[in-house]
Amino acid sequence: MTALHERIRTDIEKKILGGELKPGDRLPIEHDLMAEYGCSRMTVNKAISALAAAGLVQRKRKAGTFVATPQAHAMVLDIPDLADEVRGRGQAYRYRLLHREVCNAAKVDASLEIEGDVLWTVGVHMADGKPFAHESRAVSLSAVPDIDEAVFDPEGPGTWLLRHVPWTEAETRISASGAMDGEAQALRVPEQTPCLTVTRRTWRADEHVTAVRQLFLGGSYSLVAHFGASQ
Amino acid sequence: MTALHERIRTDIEKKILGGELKPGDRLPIEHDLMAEYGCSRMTVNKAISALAAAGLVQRKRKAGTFVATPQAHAMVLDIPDLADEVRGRGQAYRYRLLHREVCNAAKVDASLEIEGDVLWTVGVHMADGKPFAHESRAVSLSAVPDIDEAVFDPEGPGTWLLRHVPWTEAETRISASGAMDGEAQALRVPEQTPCLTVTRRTWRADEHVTAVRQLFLGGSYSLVAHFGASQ
DNA sequence: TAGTGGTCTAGACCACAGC
DNA sequence: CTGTGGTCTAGACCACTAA
Repeated sequence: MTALHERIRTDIEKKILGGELKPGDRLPIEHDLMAEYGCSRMTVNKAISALAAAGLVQRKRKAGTFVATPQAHAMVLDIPDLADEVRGRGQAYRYRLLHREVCNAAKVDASLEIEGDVLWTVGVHMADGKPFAHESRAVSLSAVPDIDEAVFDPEGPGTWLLRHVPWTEAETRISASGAMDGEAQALRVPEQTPCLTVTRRTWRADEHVTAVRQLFLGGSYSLVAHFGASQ
Repeated sequence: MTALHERIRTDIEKKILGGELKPGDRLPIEHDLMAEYGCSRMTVNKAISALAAAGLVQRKRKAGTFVATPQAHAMVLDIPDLADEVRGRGQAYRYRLLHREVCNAAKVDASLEIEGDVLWTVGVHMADGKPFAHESRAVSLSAVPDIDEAVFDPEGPGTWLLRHVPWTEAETRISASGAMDGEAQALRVPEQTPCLTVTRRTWRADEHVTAVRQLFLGGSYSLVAHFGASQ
C-alpha cells in the first residue's frame, strides 16, 4: 500500500496530465479534499505542496490552488562527472595531463574569467584510449590550497575537486565552436571540427573556486536536460 | 520571519555546503534536532525531507540520515522562447517559414523520432533581419489538431505551441555539429560552420506533441544553466 | 530486536490577499 | 472582512533494516 499523500498527489497529477484539469482550473480546497479522502489536512497539504514544488500547480492564499500553465523554461540539466560517466558506459577512463602550472590568472585563457593565483591545467579526457574532450582549467589557490599537492594521473582535476571541495554555486555556459590548433591536435581531429563548448564557473560562499572550459567532440557527446516526471 | 522548517533546512544546508558536514557524515537523528530547535518532530521531518528531495542527504531507516556524495549535479537550464529572448535584447524578431507540409513522420528527419501524421515545418529564426537559428519541427496532428490552421509569419510554431498547448514532459539533447547544405544556406554561413544543436521532444500525458531540431550559430548563441542561490 | 525514519491525526493560530 | 493556504503541535502506530 502506498502512502495516502502519495495517492492524493498522483490522483491529481493524473487529472492534470490527462487533461481533466486544465491550466487555470481551480483545485478543490484542502478542506474538501480532506473530506473526500477522509484524512487530515496535513496529509492533503503534503500532497498538494509536492505538486506545487514540482511546478504543476500554483497556490495562492485566499484564492486557492490552480493548475499552472507549464511554459516553464526551466529544465533540469544533468552534469555528470566525466570519469563516472565513461566508466558507466563500460569504457576505461583516463585523464591525460598536457600542462600544469601555478601562475597568475592573468596568464590563463581570458574566457575563464578568474582572478588571483591559480593552478592552471590543460588536459584531455579519454575513453578507451581515445580522446573525447579537451579541458583547460584554473583552480584558485586561495580557495583550494590543497590542490597543489594533488596528482592528476588516472583522474583529472575535475574529479578531484568534486571529491574534495563542496561548492555552493555554479554557472554553466554551453555553446559550440570549432576546435583550435592545440585543441584539435589534442583531440586528434582536423582544425575547426565542430565541438560542444562548456564553460563552467564554480563558487563556494562567494569565493571563486574554479573555472573550466571543455570542448567535446560534437558527434560523440551530448548533454541532456529533462522536465517532468520521468527522471 | 521565515518558517522554522526553512531555518532548520538552511542551517543544515550551510553546514553541508560549507564543509562542516562532509559526504558520508551522519546527521543528528530527528529526535535530537527536535530538542535542539525546540519543535515537533514533523517540523524537523519537513526540513530534512526537503534536503533529501533535493539530493543533499540520503535517509535510511534504522541507520540515520547521511550527507550524500554529489555525483551527478543537476543544474537548472534556462530555455527561453526565442521570440521573447530576441525582443528582450531590443532586436526585431521574425520567423521565416521555408517549408510546410502535412505528412507522415516517416518522411521527416529521422532524428526527430516522432510517429504518426505530423505537420512538418522548416524555418529560420531571425534577429534584426539576420538569421541566427535553423529549425526543423514535427508537430503531431493527433495531439494538436488545431496546428493545421495556425499561421507562422511573425512568430514560429514553437511560440505558437508554447501559447496554445501545455506540455507536461520534455527532453532536450544538446550537442554540436557542422551546418549541412540546406541549413548552412538558410543561415548564410559556409557549410560545416560549427553550430550548437538542440533537439527537444515534448509530451503531454504520454502523447508525443512535438519534436524539434534547432541549429544555432556557435559564436553567437549560448545556453546558460545555474546552480545555487543566484536566480 | 531495537533504533530510525515514514506516515498520519485532530486540532490550532497566523498571514495574506481577494472579495 | 473572511476564505484560503502556511505553519506548527504533541502525540501515535507502523515499516524497514542495520546491528
